[in-house]
Amino acid sequence: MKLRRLPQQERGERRVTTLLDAAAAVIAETGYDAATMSEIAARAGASIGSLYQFFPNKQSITQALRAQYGREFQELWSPLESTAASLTIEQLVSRLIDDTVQLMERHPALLPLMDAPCSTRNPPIRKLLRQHIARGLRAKKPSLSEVVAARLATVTLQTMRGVRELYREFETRERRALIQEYKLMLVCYLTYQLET
Amino acid sequence: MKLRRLPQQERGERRVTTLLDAAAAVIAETGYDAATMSEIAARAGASIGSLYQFFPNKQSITQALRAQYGREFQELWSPLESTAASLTIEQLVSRLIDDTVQLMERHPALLPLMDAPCSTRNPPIRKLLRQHIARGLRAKKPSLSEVVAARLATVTLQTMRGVRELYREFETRERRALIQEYKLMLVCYLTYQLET
DNA sequence: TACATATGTGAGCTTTCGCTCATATTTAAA
DNA sequence: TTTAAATATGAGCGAAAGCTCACATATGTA
Repeated sequence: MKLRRLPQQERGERRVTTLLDAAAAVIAETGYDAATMSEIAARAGASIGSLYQFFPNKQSITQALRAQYGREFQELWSPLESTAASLTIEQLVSRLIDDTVQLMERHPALLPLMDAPCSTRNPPIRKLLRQHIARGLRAKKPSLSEVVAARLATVTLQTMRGVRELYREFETRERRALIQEYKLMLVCYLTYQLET
Repeated sequence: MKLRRLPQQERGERRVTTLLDAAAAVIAETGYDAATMSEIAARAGASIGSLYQFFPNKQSITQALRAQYGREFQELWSPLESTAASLTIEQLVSRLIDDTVQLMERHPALLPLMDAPCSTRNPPIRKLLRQHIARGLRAKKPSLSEVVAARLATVTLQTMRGVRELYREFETRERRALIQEYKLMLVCYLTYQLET
């Protein structure tokens, strides 16, 4: 999380979570670039000085948010590696997409944060997710080479990014229909790739 | 294109194209937000004043570039509506993806420009492309309802956006392999949707 | 050559942003 | 109660961005 100073009192911890919530809200509304530090502080009911007390710069905020979201994905998907073998492809795809949709609705900042700048030390969430998916796929079909599994995972993940973009452009109703189409596409593709 | 003043001499037209080329280069390298007007002018060997002589603001540059790229897509795909019926699904998919790849390589600014802000008067290229794809699909299978065709086109287009993202992350070799996977996925999906 | 118009120039205005710092207040331990 | 550390504050600094404007030069026409 890389805070400038670790909160040492309960008050400090409350501030940090309040600030992160505010940051997520502002980023969700305006995007990363347009989100300003002053607006984040104001939204949290704090002063700019207070914000910089804990976060040394703007990037450190996105790092913290990304780390949090990454952990939540990991919690959802780490069981998948052991259970994927017993799932049908439909179930696997449904699970992947539904979980993504769920996290995106819980964290509207996730979408803009995927495009925000990332230091090389703090790799994007994407890489983590790709690993999980690749392992899930190999659990389902162990004869897949690592290279091929990584490729399938990349395509699968990028397709799920496509789902994300729907949130920019479509309302709930049409979005549901489109999500169904995405599931179908992935099922078609993975069935072809895993069952031959 | 909405220029502040239309170029009236050959000199002016040269300036405009030079400026647009420079803008595309800078945007390709740094992204839209980080691309500055001064850098664009400098890259074109012009002064800032000269830049503002023709382009009233930063957005007008992206509008001009987007319009240009939109026209090129249109040129490539407008014949598709009449010929799609006689193509196999493999051929259609190959055509769509290869054309996209080709334009992306010719115009490296296309990728960052897709995410750049767009006024409501100047709709993103995406909408144009979606229409073309939807018409192509209906040409291939006239029994498709407009709504369903639009949905398939959306999913197809978003998949092609996925291809675009590969350029951020992968080198030529792996990219080629991944593009093949994308084609396969679209073929699987469209075969399922168009032939049943 | 003379004149109007098109194009070119860059110092600098205005605004906004990320961020610092001197200082004030709250908290917890001694 | 005293005291040191933790937390809070916001005026303001420096940098960089978009953009203007008064003026200089180039070009076409008569």
